[in-house]
This record gives sequence, C-alpha cells and structure tokens, in this order.
Amino acid sequence: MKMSKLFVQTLRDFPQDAEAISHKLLVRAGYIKKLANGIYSYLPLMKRVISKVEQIAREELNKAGAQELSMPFVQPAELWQKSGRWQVYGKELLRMKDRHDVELCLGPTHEEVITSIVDGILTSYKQLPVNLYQFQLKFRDEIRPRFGLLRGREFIMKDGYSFHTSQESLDIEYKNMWGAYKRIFDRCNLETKVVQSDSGAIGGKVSHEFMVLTETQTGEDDVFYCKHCDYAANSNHATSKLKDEITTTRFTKEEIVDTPNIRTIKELAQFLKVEENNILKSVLYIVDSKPVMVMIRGDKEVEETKLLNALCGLEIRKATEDEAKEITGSEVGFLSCIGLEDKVKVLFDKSAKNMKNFVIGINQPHKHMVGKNFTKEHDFLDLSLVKEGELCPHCSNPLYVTRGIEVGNIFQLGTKYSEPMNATYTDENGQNKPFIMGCYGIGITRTASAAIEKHHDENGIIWPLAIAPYHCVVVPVNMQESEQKDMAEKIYNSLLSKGVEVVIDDREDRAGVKFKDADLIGFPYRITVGKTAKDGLVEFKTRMTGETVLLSPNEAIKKITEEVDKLKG
RNA sequence: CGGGAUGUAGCGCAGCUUGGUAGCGCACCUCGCUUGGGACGAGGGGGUCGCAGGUUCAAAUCCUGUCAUCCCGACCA
Repeated sequence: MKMSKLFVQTLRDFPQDAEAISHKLLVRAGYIKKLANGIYSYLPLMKRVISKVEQIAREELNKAGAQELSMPFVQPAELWQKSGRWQVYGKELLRMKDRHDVELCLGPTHEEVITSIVDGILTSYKQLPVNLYQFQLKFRDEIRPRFGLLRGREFIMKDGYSFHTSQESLDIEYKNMWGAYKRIFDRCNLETKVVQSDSGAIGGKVSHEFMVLTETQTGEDDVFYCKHCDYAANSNHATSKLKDEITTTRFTKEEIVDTPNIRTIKELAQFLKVEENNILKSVLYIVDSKPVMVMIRGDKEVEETKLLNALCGLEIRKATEDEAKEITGSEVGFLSCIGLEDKVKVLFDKSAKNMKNFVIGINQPHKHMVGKNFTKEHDFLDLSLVKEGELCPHCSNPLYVTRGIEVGNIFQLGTKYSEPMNATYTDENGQNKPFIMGCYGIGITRTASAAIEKHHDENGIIWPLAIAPYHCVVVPVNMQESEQKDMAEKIYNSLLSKGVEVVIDDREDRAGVKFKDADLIGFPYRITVGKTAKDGLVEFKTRMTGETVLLSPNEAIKKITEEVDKLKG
C-alpha cells in the first residue's frame, strides 16, 4: 500500500472528547471515526486490525474443534419471549417494530438464535457435543458508553455456544475453550488473568472472565487476587475470610443509649469508643419494588450484585431517606431489623456471624442499643464486597486488588435456555432431554483497544506484530533523491512479493512528518532509506524496543520476513 | 436516571462579560523554496456559530425551550 493512497487522516492533536488512551490514539491515528454516541466506523486501518484478531481467534477455535457460522443481527421478539428474556433484559435491548408491527430487536447476544437453530438440526445424542461460533456485530444500548471501543454500544464480538448431553461433557469443552482463549490472547500479546465471576444477564452457574490487568480507570472491573495461590475473582463474585472474624465490646449487658445526631458508622464508633466492626449496620434496599434490609458488619459494604443474586432479583437500588422513614418509622442512621422482620425481608451478611456484644440501631431516632447478641439462628449469606487485605478463601494469605478490562468470558449455561425454549435431543433410551449448554465470548474490538492500552508510548501505538494493521513501513526520507526513492521501491516490492504486509511512505513530505506518522500509527518495523542509501545501507527500527540498526536492504528484508514467518508458526 | 461540563470550519480553540459585517492555529488547494523527527514565504477555498422560539433597529453574544456530546456513579464483550 502506498501511504499517499491510504485512506487515513492523522491529527496533530488528541481529540477533546476522548479519555482513554486507546480511544485518543485510535481517533488521532485515523483508525476510527465516531458516528454517534458509542457507535464508530472502523476505517481501513482498524478493519485490518479487527481482521487480524478475528483470524487468530478463528484459527485457534477451529483447531479446538469449533465450527464457524453466522447468525442474523436482527432478531424476532418471539424468540426472546420464549426464553423469557424479552421481559428481563431491560432497556439495553434495542427493540423496534417492522412494517407489519412485528416486534424485533437488535441482537445483544445470540443464545436464543443458536438454540433455535440447533434444536431444528440436532436430534440425536449421537450428534453431540457440538461447538458453534461466529463473529458478529452486537448492539447493547448501554447506560453509559465510554472509552471509545472499550465500551461501545455497537461492537464486534466472537460468540460461541456448545451443546452437550452431560455436565461431564460440558466440563471438558469448558476447559478446552479456556485453553483456546489463553492461546488467542497470548498470540495477541495480551497477558490475561482468568478470574471467577458473576454470570450476570447471560445466566448460568460457573463462569470465568479473561481480564487484561491495568492500573487505569479504563479497567472498569475490580479484580481480587491472591499471590500465593491461583485464586482470582471479579469483585462482584469475590469472597474472603476476615482477619478479625470474632469481634466483641466491653458492653456485656443489653442497654439502650442516647446517640444524638450520630448518623454514620464512623461517628458512632468514635462516640461509643468502639471499633466499626463492633457495629451491626442496617442497609435498606429496594429490590424489584420491595424493601429488603441487609444486616452487615459496620466496616463492610454490601455488594449489590451478590444481593440481587441471593434474591433472584432484577433491579436493585438503595432506598431513599423518605422511603426509609416510611418503612421503618425511623431515620437513616438509626435503622434496624429489630421489630421489622415480619414487615420486611431481612438478610444477614456472613461478616456479622461472629459479632458479640455489638451495637445496633433500634429504629428510634438518636438512640442505639449496645451489648446486643444474636438470640436466634440466622442464615448468614455472602453479601459483602471484599476489601483489599482480607484473606484468600483458599489459602488465607492477603488478597490484592487491581483493575481489569474484561476481554473474554466463558459460561456454563446448563439448561437455562434449552429448557424454556424446549430445545431437546433424543437420548440412548429414546427420551427427550434438554441440551446442556456452554457459551464463550470475546470482545474483538475491545481486545484490540486493550492491546493499545497495554502497548503505547508518548509517540503513539505500539502494535504487537500479530495484530498490527501492517507489519512494516518503508520510508524514503527524500522523494526527490532518486537513489533513495528507487531503493525504497525495490525494498517495498521485494517485501510485497514475500507476503509481508507493507506500506511505503511515498509522500513528498519531509522526513519528520513521516516518522511522526509511522510512530503514531504504530507500524512494528520501519525501514528508513536516507543518507546511508549511497553506501548501500538502510536503517532498521523496531517500534517496540526503539532499537535501530544499519543493515543492507537484503538483511532488513530477511529480518522482517523471518519475524513474519514466525507468526505463521 | 442522578451529579458536573461543553456545543463556533475536518481537528484544536478564541470571540460571549459590555449585542454592531465570524476569527486564530493545524489540516486542505496553488506557486515558490525546503527535505533525517510534525520547515518557511505568498496567495486561496471552506462555517445557516447544535436546533427552535423570544427580546432587539440589530443576536455567536441576552432570555426560554430542546437536542447532542463528554466526565463521575448503577451495566457488560
């Protein structure tokens, strides 16, 4: 490709409306252009990167025995009504009607479609297991799209689905996909950490996420991990042991005390000269329009996803102060489960289990009770957010927290879709059984963005060779010097003939412009044909290391060809 | 949906307080000059100032509404 013909416009300045470095660089280097909030055009350079990531995934998945297909982007509401998700999915599902008033939606995921396809084709246990995948546009009407391609409303996803006759068979495929995913991200030069996670709207029991760890805000998930064993989990799923599991106070007798205008746990602890972990905190939520009170140790926070799952709920929010008054008759700061257990659903977090002689509200303004103990059995559930420094549930060493970008995930769905959709096969005994399913996703456009988040410097993108739009750029420093121009063209043509993806910067611009653009766009290798051309030498620069060496044209060609051949394995 | 901010040329911005013929830098076009890290000179093209009302002799500027975008919280690949 000639640079003079390449459809790209690089910008002098970073775009004002971008925050994430990958977003800034993709816009500035001319990879993407925004059409609407969270919706981007993929320009030729971006399209090439996407194709590279897809091809790596395709190769590894095919090797792992999966088969590629392609399903429709627009889906009938009928399917979603069958699975029950038409009501459940909420506003993220973009719905519409066609000219006949038939309800449709844009596919945010494809469990329903694949299940209906497979149900029509696979009828016997002899045909299972099977694993099918596609690369597809997805549309999710996100509450808050941001960070460019990291969280767009429209994005490209690799989604795969497997069908089985038994849990054992699913387990095997789950591990198979786990391995394939590791290899895919390795080949993209992305180090990932596999973490346990909540399965969210997709559903199912077992699920793992592949996280690219980052220090910045662009990693939108908190990941807790142990340095001594392989425990790692998303904050919405992480669990821990407390360092101070048993807590008690000097108050050995139940007593009501005045706590005037003391509304926060911190104030209360100071006022009564106890620790925050001596206070049993009451937090009031509204889950699917019904009040729910969570009793949790004062130094801990409620993890709302866990609470929602415990109740099999759909929608959760904290109660407002007015609602709290109405429900408890008291004021925020003095809430309690005492006397409320018949009226309101009360749940206990496991952090409260070993509290003795604790402090608790009594639903009376400006009063608390001290020296309280549990008088009857409660179920203590895991409803709390883990904090850094708490102990690993496996090996009791301290847990650490970091940020992560979720680039892929795998789920065991079980019969969550096949049962309501009545998708069955016939087993050895002639019985109809619902398919046992797994599902496996990779955010292709997100993976490309994550690669930039991890690989860039102040000059621009530093693509790993495997997913760079081109392997190499050839820069004739001065197009007026025929010696340089001719040598550059020879090298360019030679690389082309060897299957190297190469751009020649044939523009009349000065060298500085070409160098800046080469760095910004992120070509992994640059061959500069300049002053040393008359001595039969060119400059060979590796973007990743900044290393520059003088080589003969043939040596430079050989070096790149070798690197490219390594990719092909 | 709640909190904060912004909409003026492809990109980055000034002008708005105190209404009076729409400007700067980059990019783009022409000519000259230059050619190893975003040169220089001269000339040129491009904007219904987000949109709709209102106030006024006169609105980018003041008022009202509306739409869009971005940032901080609840979603997820």
